[in-house]
Amino acid sequence: MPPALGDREARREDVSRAVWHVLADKGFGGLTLRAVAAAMGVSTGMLMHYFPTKRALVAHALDLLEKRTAERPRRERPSEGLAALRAMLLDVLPLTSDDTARNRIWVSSWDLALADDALGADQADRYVRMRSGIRPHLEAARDLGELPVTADPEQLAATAVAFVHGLVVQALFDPGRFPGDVQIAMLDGFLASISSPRSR
Amino acid sequence: MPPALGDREARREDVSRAVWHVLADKGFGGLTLRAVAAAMGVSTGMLMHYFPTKRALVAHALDLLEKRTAERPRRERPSEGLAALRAMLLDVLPLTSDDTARNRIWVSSWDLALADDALGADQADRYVRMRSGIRPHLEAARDLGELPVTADPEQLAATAVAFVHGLVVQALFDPGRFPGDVQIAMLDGFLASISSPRSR
DNA sequence: AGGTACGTAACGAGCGTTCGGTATGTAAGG
DNA sequence: CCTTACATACCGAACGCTCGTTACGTACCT
Repeated sequence: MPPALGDREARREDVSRAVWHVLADKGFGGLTLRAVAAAMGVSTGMLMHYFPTKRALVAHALDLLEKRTAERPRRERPSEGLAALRAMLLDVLPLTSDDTARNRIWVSSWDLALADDALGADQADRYVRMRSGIRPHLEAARDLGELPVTADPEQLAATAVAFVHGLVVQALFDPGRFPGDVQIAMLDGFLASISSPRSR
Repeated sequence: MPPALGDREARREDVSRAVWHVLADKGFGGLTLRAVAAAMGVSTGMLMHYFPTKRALVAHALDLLEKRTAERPRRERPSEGLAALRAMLLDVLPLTSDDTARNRIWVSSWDLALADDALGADQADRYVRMRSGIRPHLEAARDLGELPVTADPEQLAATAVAFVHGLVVQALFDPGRFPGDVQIAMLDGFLASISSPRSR
């Protein structure tokens, strides 16, 4: 029996955290094994001991980033309808430095993902999961009368994801013009626009 | 007098077109001077004859891409209100292979732009210009009664840009799920949601 | 003793950039 | 009109560097 098998996965997570740090700082163009090793004070040989290739290291870092993001402590989460959707989308926006770093990593990863079929499929899957997490709240909102009965939850989920990620990109490039309160006002404006007249 | 000074700028545009081609195909991670030179059948020395550094070459290619995009022939352009906005946003969406390649380049460039202050400022300026081009149509729409009188054109412009770019990203990663008619339906749904009840 | 967990050093490839050379012009001088 | 002079436009090779990856050595644990 291999000794301390849990430690191995813990070390891989340490490495992934260093990858996140480098990515948020320098982007994928500045992501080198030497930079990752330096960020955690180890050698590149150590990295290769836990990952066979750089590509595997990157893929694991992105997978783990999604997982840890899903598990992270979140703001209070109303359980129903548009209020629940609002809380979900608020958790995506770059309102804290942590969320900003996370979003920088995702936006940066799109360059690689567009050029690498496997990583591109991973990204497409992440969007599928994101829309799937949103759609139930839209269905509930429709049942609660917060949305018109004619609303299409699947299409609206894609629209909400589009809006929030498009806002993320603009906010990352111009944080001075998109402080937290502006982002929140835009989100509330968006939610008000899709909601049914009688619920406004 | 330097001979044929106009030819020099024409050559720089030839180079930029090769840069676009490589970027759309391989992304920034695959953008090398050798790849650009090979794409146009010349040597890397020729590239350095027209651009001092790779960075300058990239910056010029992106600047020219924005300029040529603005000048390109467009679909018929209604001159007023939401119909004009619809035409503008339709021109952004990846509905043709040209538009897809263009959008791939922009999305890919965000990795570099987030890590390079000067390129990031360029990108922020492009967003400012994009919102500025949209806002007048929103003001006209409001004056025409297509939008509520309480609508904030500046915020709505940022919201529209967010929606359309967020949709671009999802469509690039999952073209099968976002064919042209779905993208157009989503855009029309978005425009309907922001328009005033009486104009619907 | 033998496997695990590293560090150190090096390899070959590929990178941006530099350099020297060679055509091809245009311009000036007699 | 020919010659000399010089800038322009490129090519091909090379430089110095950094990259991902490999090989090897060593300390530690069991």
